[in-house]
Amino acid sequence: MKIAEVSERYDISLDTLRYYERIGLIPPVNRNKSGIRDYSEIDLKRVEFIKCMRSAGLPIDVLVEYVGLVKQGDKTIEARKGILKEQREQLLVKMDEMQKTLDMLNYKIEVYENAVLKKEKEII
Amino acid sequence: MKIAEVSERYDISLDTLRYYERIGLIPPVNRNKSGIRDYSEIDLKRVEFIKCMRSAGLPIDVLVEYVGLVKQGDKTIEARKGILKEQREQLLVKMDEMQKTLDMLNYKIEVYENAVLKKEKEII
DNA sequence: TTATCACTTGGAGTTGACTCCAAGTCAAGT
DNA sequence: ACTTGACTTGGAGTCAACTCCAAGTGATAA
Repeated sequence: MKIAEVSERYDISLDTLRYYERIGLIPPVNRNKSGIRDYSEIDLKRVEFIKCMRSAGLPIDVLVEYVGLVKQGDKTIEARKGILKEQREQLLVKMDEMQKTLDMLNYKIEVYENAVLKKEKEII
Repeated sequence: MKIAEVSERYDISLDTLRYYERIGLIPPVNRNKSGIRDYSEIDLKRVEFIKCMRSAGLPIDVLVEYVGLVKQGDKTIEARKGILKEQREQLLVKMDEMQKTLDMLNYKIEVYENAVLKKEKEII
């Protein structure tokens, strides 16, 4: 699969896909004889994984380190697990903060609804 | 309350507190006769609100607009409610993405746990 | 009174993550 | 043969959100 189709399928820009590969966030993709990227099924899985991780805000440098470890084989499984566990902890913290923000937003919106209601009562 | 104590209490740097005020994310804080900021209870509430919103990633320009509307009084209540509702929608989307990422992380970590277990079995 | 220290300002610099650009290559259609 | 269009590269530019810096001020302690 060529880069344009990958870009379309995952809604990631061409530039970003090439950028990810350049910095090692995705291992080098195979090329045809004229040097054009041809994404394999495995490449697509990798793109999907990175998209998922990035969408939650996992930092690029951490993901680059993780991908580097994967390349080194089974002896890095413990290290990889450690990275993912650490990121999971941080994600849980962020989700908790977001829940608090959501609570705050819900509260404020409700206050505004009531303010509007009160005005309507005054008018009628 | 002086800026150092506010910084300490909310874990926001001095520079960031001043930056927030400069760009209008927090209305001007009162000063004593020598020009030093003296945060009131209301100022602290505002700092806390902004910290909460920022911790969930609400963009600064949106918050600046919101704070500007608050300054303009009750006639902007509908507009403010609109902003908060829009941000709430986006927050829900982000939380959903994070949940998916969390599921993925949990799955991967479990796979690694099993890989380690399998190795241990081989050894024993 | 002199040094220290927390504060002030305007402006410049940094960071992370893209995003854009110019110049070049290749395969396919007219 | 020539044009078009999708691809390639290295490198520069952008953006949001800080973060740092230098120079200055005023209150307090030795």
